[in-house]
Amino acid sequence: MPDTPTLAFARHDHAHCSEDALMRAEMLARDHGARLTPVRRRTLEILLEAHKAMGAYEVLDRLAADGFGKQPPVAYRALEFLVDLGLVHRINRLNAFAACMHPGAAHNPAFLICRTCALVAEAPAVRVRAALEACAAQTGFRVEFANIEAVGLCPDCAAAGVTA
Amino acid sequence: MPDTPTLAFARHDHAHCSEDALMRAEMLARDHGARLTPVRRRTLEILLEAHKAMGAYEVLDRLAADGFGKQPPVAYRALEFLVDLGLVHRINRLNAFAACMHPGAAHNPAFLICRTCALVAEAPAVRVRAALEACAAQTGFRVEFANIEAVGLCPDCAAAGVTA
DNA sequence: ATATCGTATGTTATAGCATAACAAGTCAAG
DNA sequence: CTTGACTTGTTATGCTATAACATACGATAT
Repeated sequence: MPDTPTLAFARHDHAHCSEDALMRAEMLARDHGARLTPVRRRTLEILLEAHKAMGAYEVLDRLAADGFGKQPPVAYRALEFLVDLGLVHRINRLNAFAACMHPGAAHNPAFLICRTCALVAEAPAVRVRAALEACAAQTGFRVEFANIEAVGLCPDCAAAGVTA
Repeated sequence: MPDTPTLAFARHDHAHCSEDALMRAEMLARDHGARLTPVRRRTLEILLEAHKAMGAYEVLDRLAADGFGKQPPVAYRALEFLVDLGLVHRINRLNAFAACMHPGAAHNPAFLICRTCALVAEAPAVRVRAALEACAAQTGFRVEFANIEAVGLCPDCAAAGVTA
C-alpha cells in the first residue's frame, strides 16, 4: 500500500505519513528555535490520526484524556504553534484544524471539504492562486495570503450515492 | 461621478448603488415569496453604508439604536435572509458580513480583504473558480461551493506606504 | 369583518469558539 | 546554580452563534 500524496482522498500509508510529518515537525521546530514538546507532538499526532478537521475543543478533550491540561489555551496554543510552522492548517469555514498532508511542498493549498463525511483534502492550488492574483491585480490589490475552501462531495460519498 | 462597478476599490456613486441594491432586494424578496421588512431593509442599508465587513453584533448595535430588537437573533436572522438572497456575503475569515456590490452578476466572487483598512472588495472569480474545479477534479472531488478570501493590501493603503 | 395560517419579530437562555492575564515549572547558556 | 527565554497550566472573560418559545403581523378565504 504505497503512499499516494497527490491523490488526497486515496488510501495511503497512514503510519508512514505520520512518522514523516512528525520527523519534519521535529526539524522545523528546531530551525524555528523552538521545541516539539509533548503537548505539541501529541496535538499533531491527534490531527494526523483523525485525518479530518477537528475543532479546538475536540482536540482539547483528547489532550486532557492523555493527561495534559484541560483548559482551552492548552489546545489553542499548541494548534497555533503548529499552524505557524505550516504543519497544521486552519479551516475557517469549519472553525477547525487539520494536519497538513503535504508538509514538504510549497504552500498554497486549496481545501476540499466533503459536506457529508467532513473529510478535508488539500489540493495543490498554484494555478488557483495565480488566477486569484491576476483578478486581484485588476483592481490594484496585492494578495499576501489566500484562503481557498471548497465544499462539495468527495469521490467516496459521491460513489455512495449521496444526494447531489 | 459615475458608478464604476468593475473597480471595486475605486470611488463610486454610493447613493446610487445603494438605491439600486435596495430595489433589487425588494424584487428578489418578492420573487422569493418573502418581504423586505424594515429590519431587513435597514440591515442591508447599514452594510451598504459601511461599505466594509461588519460583525453581526456591530450590525445589531445599529439596529438596536434604530429601535429594533436588541438580541443577537434579530441581527443574525436579517443577515441570514440577505445572505440567502445573495445580497450580503459572509466573510468567514473575519466572522463578518458585507453587502454584495455586484448583485446582478453571476456569483462566484473572490473577496479581497485589506488587512489595514478592513475594506472588502469583491472580484469576479470565474477564472479562479474554474482553476479550483480543475484541481479538485484531479482527486475526483466535486466542488459545489467555494469560499475564496484573499488578505493583502488595497491600492490606497499600498499607496499610503503601509508596511509590506 | 374575521378566522386562519404562514411569516416575522422579539425575548430568554445557552452553546460554541477564542483569548487575556497571571502563576508556576522547565531548560539551556553562562 | 542562576539567569532569562520558553512552556505549560489555570482562572476568568469576551466574542460569535443558535435553540426554543411567545407574540405580532399580513394575506387569503370564508
